[in-house]
Order: sequence, then C-alpha cells, then structure tokens
Amino acid sequence: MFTLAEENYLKAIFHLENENLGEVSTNAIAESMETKPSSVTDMVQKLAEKKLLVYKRYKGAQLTEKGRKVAANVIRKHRLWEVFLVEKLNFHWDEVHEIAEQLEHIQSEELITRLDKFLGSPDFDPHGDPIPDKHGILKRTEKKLLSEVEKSQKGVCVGVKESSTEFLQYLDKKKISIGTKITVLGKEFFDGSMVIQVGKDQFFISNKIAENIYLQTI
Amino acid sequence: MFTLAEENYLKAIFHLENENLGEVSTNAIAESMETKPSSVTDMVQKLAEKKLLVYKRYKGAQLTEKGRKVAANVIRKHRLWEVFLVEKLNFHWDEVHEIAEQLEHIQSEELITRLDKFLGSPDFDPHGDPIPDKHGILKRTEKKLLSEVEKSQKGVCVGVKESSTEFLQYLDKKKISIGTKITVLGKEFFDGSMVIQVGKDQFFISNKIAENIYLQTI
DNA sequence: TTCCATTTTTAGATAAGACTAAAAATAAAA
DNA sequence: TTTTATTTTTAGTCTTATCTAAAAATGGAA
Repeated sequence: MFTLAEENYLKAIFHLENENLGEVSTNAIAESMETKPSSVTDMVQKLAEKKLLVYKRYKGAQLTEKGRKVAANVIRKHRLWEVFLVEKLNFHWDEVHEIAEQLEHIQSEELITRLDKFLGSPDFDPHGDPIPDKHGILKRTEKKLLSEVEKSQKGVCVGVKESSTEFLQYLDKKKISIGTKITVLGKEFFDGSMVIQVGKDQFFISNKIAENIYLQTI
Repeated sequence: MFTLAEENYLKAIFHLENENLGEVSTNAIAESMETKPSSVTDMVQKLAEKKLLVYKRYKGAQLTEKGRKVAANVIRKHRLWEVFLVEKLNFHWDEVHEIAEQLEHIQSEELITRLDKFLGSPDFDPHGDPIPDKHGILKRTEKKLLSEVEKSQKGVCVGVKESSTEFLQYLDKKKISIGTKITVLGKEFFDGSMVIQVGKDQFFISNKIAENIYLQTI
C-alpha cells in the first residue's frame, strides 16, 4: 500500500504534530529523520498528491485524517512488536527500538490482529507509550509529573526530568524504569511527599523525587 | 548487510541449485523470480563482484560458500517465522508464506536466536521443510515416497504425488497434511500395504496410497 | 560446417528516493 | 523600509533495481 519511506515520513510527521501542534516545518522533519530538507520537500509533495497531508509551500505540512490513520497504524505495529520482543522474547526494553523499526513495516492486517490478541491486547508498549487501537485512535493520556498525581491514582512511568547517575541509580534500586506501573497510595499535603506502590513494594518518596518522574496516568 | 533484492536472488538461486545441481541459468532464475533475464544478468554480476557467487558469462551462476550461507540464513528466518505464525498466532499453514516472505528480511541475529529458542528450536517448518541451523547447515533429509520407508522409521509429510480431490479428501479424513508426522508401524511384504501411526491414530493403508505421499525421514 | 533458434548480455530508459548547489521566498534586523 | 539571515524550494545528479530493444554468444539441426 505505502512504501517504507512514505510510512517513515508519515510517522515522523505524526510525532512532530503531537509535540508542537500545528503545521510541521520542512526543517523539523529533516532534522527528526536525519535527512536533507530538499529530500523532505520532494516527499512531502508526493504525500500531498496522495492526499495523506496538506502542504503549503514555505508553510509546512499537516496530516489529513487519512494520513493520520496510516501513521497511527505504523506506530501501533511498532509498539505491539516492542511488547512482543520484551514480553515473549525477553529483550530488555532499551534493545527493541531498532528491530521494531523494521517490523513496523510488515504488511498484513491479519498478522497484527492476531499478534495483538496473542499479546493480550496491551494498552502500552514497554516504554509506557500508549498503543493506538485498530482504528488509529491513540488514547491521549496526559503526561504528568508524579508529584501532580492524586492519591489512589496510578500511571506508567514514561520518562524522567533529571537524568543524573545518582537519580537513575536511585530509580534502579527502587525498581522504577520506563514502563513501570506506579500507584500513589498516600500524599502528605505539607511537603508533597508520598507513599507509592511499585510492583509489590510500597515505600516513601520525597517531593524532590516525585518532581522528576513523568507518569502517564491510566 | 544485504539488500532485500540481493537476499531474494540468493534465496532463489539456492533453491534452484538444490533442485537440479550444478550451475543455475539466467533464464531459470528469471522464471523463478518472475523477472526479466536482463535484470538477472545485472544482479548476478553484482553478486559475483561481492563474492557471493561465481558467474561465467553465458554459463550461469553458482553460489560460493559465503553466498550459500547468506541464502540459508534467509531461509532459516523464513521458516522460523512460519513456525511462529502457525504455532503461536494460529495461522493455517497455507496462509503464512507471504508474511514470512517479508519477515525473513528483518535484520537482527539476536532476534532470530531468541525466536528460535522461544519456539523450542524446531527442526521443521509447518510445511515439513527443514530449518537450516544457525551456521546455515541444512539437514539434507532425503525426500522419499512413504512406500519406500522401512518399518519403524518415521518422517514428515512434505508433499503428495497425486492431487485429485478424492485423494486429498482421503488424506483430510485421515488427518494427514503437509507437516504431519507419520510413523511406519508395520509393512506387508506381499502387497506393500502398511500400518502407520498419525498422531494418536493407527490405521492400515494400501500401497497405492503410500506411493502418493512424500515423506522427509527424520 | 554452416545456419537458425534459443539464450544471454549489453545499451539505454525509467522510477524512487536520496544528495548538492543554487535560486527564491520568508522572517528578522537595522 | 531596506538589508541580511534563515528557511524552503528547484534543478540537476546519483544509486538501486527494474524494464525494453537490440546485439552477441551458444548449441543443435541440416
């Protein structure tokens, strides 16, 4: 249906649109794809002809409904394959991106339907990113700091604000990594400290810690 | 490492070499790949430069050790993915070829190592074809007619000689299809009739039946 | 052995997707 | 409002893998 290059462009534009909404500039696409702006212009014009995006000279590109759907489907495939690689083949979550980058282009609706079922229709990939459903709808769960999460809410760790060795080692010790499910059991109004649940462990964290962990609430 | 086109050529030449040994002609490659002889000449010259095969003008191509290894590895990946599709995703064995044709080009040694382990290091694909090992060595188990198999030997059904509806329906009724394991329990010298085991069932078949089933002995 | 049919190769073209270098449009600064 | 800097596009090349048409080599038949 679509070439590998087309799918990669649509995916990149999809991600850029979600970061800073509105039209996506030629340069931004080029940078994110590690390619030259002139190549982007060519491809964007081609995708515009195919009605996958709206393109205005010197103004940028914006995906159409059709384009968004194609992009979301590629992302769906990417993330489902990542789940497969981690859950079934025991890869570590930081080893799977490159392989999923290839697997996401395998063409077969039926394959993805069955893979999804085989994996138990997961909602998130091993990095905590949401998996679009088969209609290309991505549950837009807001990314929040753990410190902003209310008592008895839960979420998946999707990133960290600070990335010093000390902090990452602390997270390691507490078995928190990207994709880890965290539940807020209690929250102290006075200093913002909280008690959280990670796996079977429950423990206390300071507000300073909570301010450096991004959660995607479920 | 190698392009998709290169891998497909190597694979096709590998299969042709195994059918009728010796050099493989340009036309034969073109026919098996549904492409034009002139395209084959181009690619074969390119592969010869890369030392993947030996090519003599007007005489044909022959894989080098290196080329054979690459081809066998592509075939290994193809067949392992077929096992995955059938055993894990519950595809029927006749639905998986096209998808495996895509999956066989995914580049990652580690992925295949883990996939192989996940599947229990199978020796045969769902069609009964042997899976080359990680060194590219293909167990050359001779294809025989069931009628030539001796008592207490076993094999996997890899094809049929006759393909009339009646015969195929008979096989269906007896739960024999490509990939089915068959053990010869007894053999009558006088008329060549035998008693065989298929799954948990044991039954009698005439020599006429046995002469129309191909087995790959294990 | 010469001729003819078949096979194979060469030459030249095309399409996709990338690049470089130069031109054009837009945005920012004086 | 000019001028300058930045961004974007155009024009022209390159590579990979195809193709068609024509030329060359091979092998069998007369």
